[in-house]
Amino acid sequence: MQAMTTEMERRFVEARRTYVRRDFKNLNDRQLEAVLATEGPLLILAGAGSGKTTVLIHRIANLLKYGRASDSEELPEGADEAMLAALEQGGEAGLAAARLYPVEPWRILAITFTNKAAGELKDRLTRMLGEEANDIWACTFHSACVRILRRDAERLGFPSNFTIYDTADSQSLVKHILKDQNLDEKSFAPRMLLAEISRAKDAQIGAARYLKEARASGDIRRIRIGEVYEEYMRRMFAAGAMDFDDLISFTVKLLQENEEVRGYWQRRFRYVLIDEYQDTNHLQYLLSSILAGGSGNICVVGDDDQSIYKFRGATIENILSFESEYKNCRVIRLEQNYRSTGQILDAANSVIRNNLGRKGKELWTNKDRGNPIVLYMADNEHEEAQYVASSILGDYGRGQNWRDHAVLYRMNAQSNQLEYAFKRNGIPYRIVGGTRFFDRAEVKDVLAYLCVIASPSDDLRLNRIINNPPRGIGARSVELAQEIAYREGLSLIEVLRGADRYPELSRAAIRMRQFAALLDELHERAKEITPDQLLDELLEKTGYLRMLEEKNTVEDTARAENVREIKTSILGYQKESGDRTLEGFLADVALYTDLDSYDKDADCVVMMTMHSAKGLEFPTVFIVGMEETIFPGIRAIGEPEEMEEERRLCYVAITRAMRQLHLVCAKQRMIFGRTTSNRVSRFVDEIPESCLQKKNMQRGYGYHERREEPGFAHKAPAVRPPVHAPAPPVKKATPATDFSLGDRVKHKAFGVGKIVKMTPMGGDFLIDVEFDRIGVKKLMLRVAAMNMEKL
DNA sequence: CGCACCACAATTTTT
DNA sequence: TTGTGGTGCG
Repeated sequence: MQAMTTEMERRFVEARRTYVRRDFKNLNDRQLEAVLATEGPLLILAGAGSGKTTVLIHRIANLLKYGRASDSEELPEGADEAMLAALEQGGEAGLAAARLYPVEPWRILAITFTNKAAGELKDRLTRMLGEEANDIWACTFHSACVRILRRDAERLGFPSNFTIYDTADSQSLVKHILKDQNLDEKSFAPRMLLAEISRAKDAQIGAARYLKEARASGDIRRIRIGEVYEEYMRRMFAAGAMDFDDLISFTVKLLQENEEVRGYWQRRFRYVLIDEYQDTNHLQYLLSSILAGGSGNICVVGDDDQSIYKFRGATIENILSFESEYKNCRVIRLEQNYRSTGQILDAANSVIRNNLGRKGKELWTNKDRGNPIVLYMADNEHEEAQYVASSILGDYGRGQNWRDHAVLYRMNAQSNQLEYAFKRNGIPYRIVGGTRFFDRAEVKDVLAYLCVIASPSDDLRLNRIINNPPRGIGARSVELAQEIAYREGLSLIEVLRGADRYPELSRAAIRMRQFAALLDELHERAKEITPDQLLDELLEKTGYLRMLEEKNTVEDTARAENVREIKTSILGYQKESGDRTLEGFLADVALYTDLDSYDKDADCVVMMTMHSAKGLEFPTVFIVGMEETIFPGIRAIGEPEEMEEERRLCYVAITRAMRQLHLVCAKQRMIFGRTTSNRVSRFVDEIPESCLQKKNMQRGYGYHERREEPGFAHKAPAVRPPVHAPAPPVKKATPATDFSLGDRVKHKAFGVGKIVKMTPMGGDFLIDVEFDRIGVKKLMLRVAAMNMEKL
């Protein structure tokens, strides 16, 4: 066969690129470029709503189907004119010529931040590529590390079935240590200690070095912290446990220090993709760069403007300095937004423009201008919530779904009034975040049982359950036993087993031995039966469920319900993963969050913090509490860096909205039991006036407006209106109460109905209205009257 | 040992 | 305002 000429080689490469391109017709130019640039380091700056996930999916599809064909000059073996012709023709026949080292799915590592994102990625990949997609590693940093560590944790001295401590576990451990070291929780706040330990781990400073440096500095406080750190690591190690940071830092350590392990993974992964790169910390950066170190094919996707987790150690530097870190890297900006209308994007752009130190990006859209952003000023937090509720009722009446609406706030504490308003108005809602299912005390208790059964040396969890339900082993006895354990170098359960041998335990010794025997028995049973069966046995034999059922209060019934719910979750795991091991379930649970269970399909208004909203979108979004000291939060005021993070948060919140955005503030509000009066958020001022439709706005509260009295905003008692704003007419909250039993009414959202029941309640009435379309609804009359007329 | 009461503090939190 | 954690009593 005649070798191809240079000219033909050029044509071949060109034709091949065109061939591959045909598979991705539905992408825009920038997206396409990002999909085709498979080789070497690549930074994709993906603005909000720019089709980032689509790009990731197609990029992977490209790798699997064509390998590096779209991004290489290399010709396949035996390239000849016939192949070139087939390519140029563009038919099925060209496929063989177009492929260049197609990638095996298991050579692709795609890392996201949430299980939810990972799950979505997997789903979409499976839908597009079929079963083959199952071999792709699409997971979170943490779950990737768990998989790596399960294989080689022994090299670090950990058992391969190490347990994972969540934040609450870590906190509880720190508290124990503080107590043992006679340190005061006031001056050594566990939260602060953990943050410091986390920072040290991120900087790869081990406890020994931390302590050494602290001693050298002579700073007594740092020495104490170092001692806590050291003890923390010691106990974690003894318990065979790792916290979230450890998962990453030990993986990095393992890879850095062990050439064999490093080589194994580097040879395995040819393509590494990292999503939400702006949220990575230093350690995660290291991990990704090591894992991609074999091939050098690292693709990171992120948006510096959406970095909102600095407080968790994320460093925006990672994304800002990617270009200098990887000298030959390519940068692609995705700026076309497919989500929001023009005015919403204008608002987002002009807010974020006020930040310094960004890569610079401007979102644009083909969509029309859309509706202006509604800016509403409520009298107080009560009315704020009612405004949101009424607006949603109106939309619902016009045919929109509840689920098309999201209410975003800065802090969870703001959700209360909204909840009441939704309840009063009969609006179905759902709160994402807050206390999570797996953070509830009763759930943690039961999981602690399972943990101890799985790994008996887990002293921390054993401590949690040793006298729960009460079995006559008091705090003092536990303390004594724990002391003995330290002294003898045993784990707590070993002391319990041989409790007779320690005279100081005299009184509780029998019960201790009984309890240890029970745990040992369950430990043995765990080898024979499935986790769900074990759970049943455990709840029965420990008397835990009985304890809750006997109490019979509302709370305890709910708790018992939650405990039973764990079974659902175990069964779900067994079904999903096909795995029947207790360890597997526990590892999964440790990395599970509530966000994962957020169900898009239920028709409910969604309430959550702006942080939780990242990555989601809704036709209509309400951002409430648009006031200085709330958003931006008080802690950010006067702190330029923090302020920029708040502004990014604002950018994230605004860009969640597809069609309609409401910004709501209140002239005064009660927060943490105090009434305050704040000016309108500076972020509102950063939005062009032309995008805003002001409702109920009153002068004197603007951020930009000069204050007549110095310090007014901080000192003025809530009740006093600003001097130059005439006192607003006092709005009587009492609505027309001329509704009575049997009335035919027309409600803004629920349509026509009849009042079938009226129950006096707290100076108001709870009414049951039988609506023609949707049946009976319970509403508070006073509130309902605002949205309802008599027929 | 367990419960009741009081003081206190209180962003955000993908794992 | 809410939740939590510590103390003191039965």
